[in-house]
Amino acid sequence: MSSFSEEDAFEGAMSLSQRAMRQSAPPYLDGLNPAQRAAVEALEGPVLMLAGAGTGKTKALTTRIVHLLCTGSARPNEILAVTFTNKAAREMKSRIGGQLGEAVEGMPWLGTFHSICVKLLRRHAELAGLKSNFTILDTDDQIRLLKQLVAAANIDDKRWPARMLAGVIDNWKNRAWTPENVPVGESSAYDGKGVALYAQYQARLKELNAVDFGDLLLHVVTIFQQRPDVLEQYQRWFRYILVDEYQDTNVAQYLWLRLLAGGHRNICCVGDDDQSIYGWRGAEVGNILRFEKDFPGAEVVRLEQNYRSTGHILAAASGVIAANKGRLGKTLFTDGEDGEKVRLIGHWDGEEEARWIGEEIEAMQGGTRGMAPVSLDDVAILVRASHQMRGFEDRFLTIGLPYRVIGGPRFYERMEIRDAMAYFRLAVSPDDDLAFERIVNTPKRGLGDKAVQTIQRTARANGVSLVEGARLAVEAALLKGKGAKELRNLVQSLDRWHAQVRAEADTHVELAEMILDESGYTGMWQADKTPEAPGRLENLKELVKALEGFDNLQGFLEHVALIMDNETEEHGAKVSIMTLHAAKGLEFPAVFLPGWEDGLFPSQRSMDESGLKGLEEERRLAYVGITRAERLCTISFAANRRVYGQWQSALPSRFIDELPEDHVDVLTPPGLYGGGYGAAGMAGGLGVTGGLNDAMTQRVRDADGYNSPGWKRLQSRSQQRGMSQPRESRNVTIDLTAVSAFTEGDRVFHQKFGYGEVMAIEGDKLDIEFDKAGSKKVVARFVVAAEQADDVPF
DNA sequence: CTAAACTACCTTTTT
DNA sequence: GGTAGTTTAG
Repeated sequence: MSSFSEEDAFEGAMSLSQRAMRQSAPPYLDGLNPAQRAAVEALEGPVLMLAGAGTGKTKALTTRIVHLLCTGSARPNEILAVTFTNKAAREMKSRIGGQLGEAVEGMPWLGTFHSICVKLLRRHAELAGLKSNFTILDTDDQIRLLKQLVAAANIDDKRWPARMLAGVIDNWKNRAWTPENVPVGESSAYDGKGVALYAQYQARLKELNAVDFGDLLLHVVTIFQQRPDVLEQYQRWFRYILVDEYQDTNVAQYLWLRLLAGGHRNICCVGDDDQSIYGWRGAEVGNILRFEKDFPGAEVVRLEQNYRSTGHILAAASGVIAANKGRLGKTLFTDGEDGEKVRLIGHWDGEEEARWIGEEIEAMQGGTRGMAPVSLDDVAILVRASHQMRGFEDRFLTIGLPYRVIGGPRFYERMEIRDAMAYFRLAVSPDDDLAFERIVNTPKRGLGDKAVQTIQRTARANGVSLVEGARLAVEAALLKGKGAKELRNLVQSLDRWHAQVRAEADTHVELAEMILDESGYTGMWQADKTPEAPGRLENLKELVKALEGFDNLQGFLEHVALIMDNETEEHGAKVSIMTLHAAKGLEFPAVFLPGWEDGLFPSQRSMDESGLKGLEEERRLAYVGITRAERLCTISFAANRRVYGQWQSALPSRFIDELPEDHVDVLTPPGLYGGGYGAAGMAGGLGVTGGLNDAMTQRVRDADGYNSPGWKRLQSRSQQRGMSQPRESRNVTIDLTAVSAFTEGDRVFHQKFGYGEVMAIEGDKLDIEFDKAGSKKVVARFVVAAEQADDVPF
């Protein structure tokens, strides 16, 4: 058994703690408020740090670590500090480094649950029936594997999709249930075959020497439970445990922590029950609510002084969250000013909402309401569901407002990246069957289901990997025609690449480029004329660039499995568009919260599936949204919205009713929904869900911006800014060059809409008839000549 | 085996 | 309305 390796545990330890020891008076405690200080100084025993939004939680957490080091309570390698995301871990590392005045290389156990579990599991792999070089499968591999098992079990995967099984299994793993431990109550899952398939899946993973994300936790917990000697080793080693975002932990993570803290109980959990928004993926708010029971004698520290938002914003958020039951309870306050009230505005439909927000953002750039001009980087639009983003993208594209979408498919989850990675994986380890299956017919080689089945049969009959199976199949001439030739070619190429990896003849970057080239993979995308193709080639280029940061392909593959970040630094200020979930932990001077309509937010599905619990989680989401705003928070809703192509009318969100009136500025023109305080009036006024009738429509039109003081204010501001006219004055220099670049009839390419033809030119805008997307008005600088789109070099 | 036609679905997402 | 996944025709 690979016992505790002293070298790596001690790495960097000495210099760091020595440096820390020298500071006798702790200046790092100076900038803390009393609560933060209490949380930092309570080193021994269990501590629950209830940290409201914007209360300096990370500061307290990192200072606590600094304090541990400086008091000599622990060496850097004896502190276990767990986060959920790599980003949070990085942030903590750099802040600790900043406070100590040097980089922290010596904290090997500061990381995500998953990355720490990988480390532990590699050391004790054999206790889980694995080899220490096991591979980590992502969701995609997982599904493909399950599909095979489902097919083998003769299950109609129409009625019982593999995805569903994956969900069921994930759920069980989140609860730390091995196949043997799944309770009888669950035996009806997946048509009664869930447990059996789960067991098969685990067996298959073992055969493949692979684990999925859930296994990382599950295996380690299982090892700890079955091997007290191993557990004890780590209980002693990790003298202090710190956990970030405790409200997001699932049962497996909770058990893992409780096991590790079992000896000394020096565990400090930081979290905010009001920001628990991941219940749907296994997080148990109960963990944080139960903390004092789990760890009797725990000290509970509340961080309630908010340093982020103005008084009105804070009050509005507090008002909403107050409607939730079973909270641990916190009262946020600020010493800062009240600032602007939270703004509330209703719109006729989603398009108008997007238009209005676009104009507001443009107005803000010049400075309004006593606010200094705001950079686009300071503005965020937070939506409940990602499909809401498109309306904003379309609108911003046409008015030429730069934006960035945060979230969406991660870099390493994109198809082209995963394909390329599969090639690399095969070059490194030719027995990676999942990788082989992925690329055997990508690019198209004339090797379809049948050919793959033949290969699989041959491989299984001979007890070898798929690549070897393919080789045998070729030799035995089991395939004919184009497929046979192509497969022979592929096998030879794989041999060659593998030999080169081992010989280290070329640099790994050159090798990677060569693989992508020789496999025909880049060629495939170069030949592809869909709008996505150039972007995909761009991504491949980026992937190769990312390789440069590693010593070899193996090292790269090793790291990529767990680090799914896509923090590409783009230059230029942009508005951020993201989901409320993605916004947790972030802050922006100005925040827009559109789509506050019942059914959309709170989401109907959430309420149907989880009832009051679901509603409360949605409410916490509202709380998270509002508390992202530093100075200006604007909530909006639309009376009508196109949902699945169908126009639907909706009532304003019930959360709007919960906003405390004193802290809200209603911009909706009176008369729009029967006057009075927007939401309440509207909900009552509309009665049935039938939506706005014609008379109501007329009132909206009549009211359109001429009577209400609030509306007038907006109107006049718009006029000052020239909002109602086309913005021909903006970006003049850029636009002129851009305009001169095109004439009517030009073929052009647009990143989002694809290829098209310029039909007309008005100032900086082009009327383009897109091949696929129809006719659109687009700002010239978002378009390139069609020829340029073709030769994206690799 | 591939391309076109058809149909069922439609939160939130990290590792 | 749009896409992903599947069926059907070439």
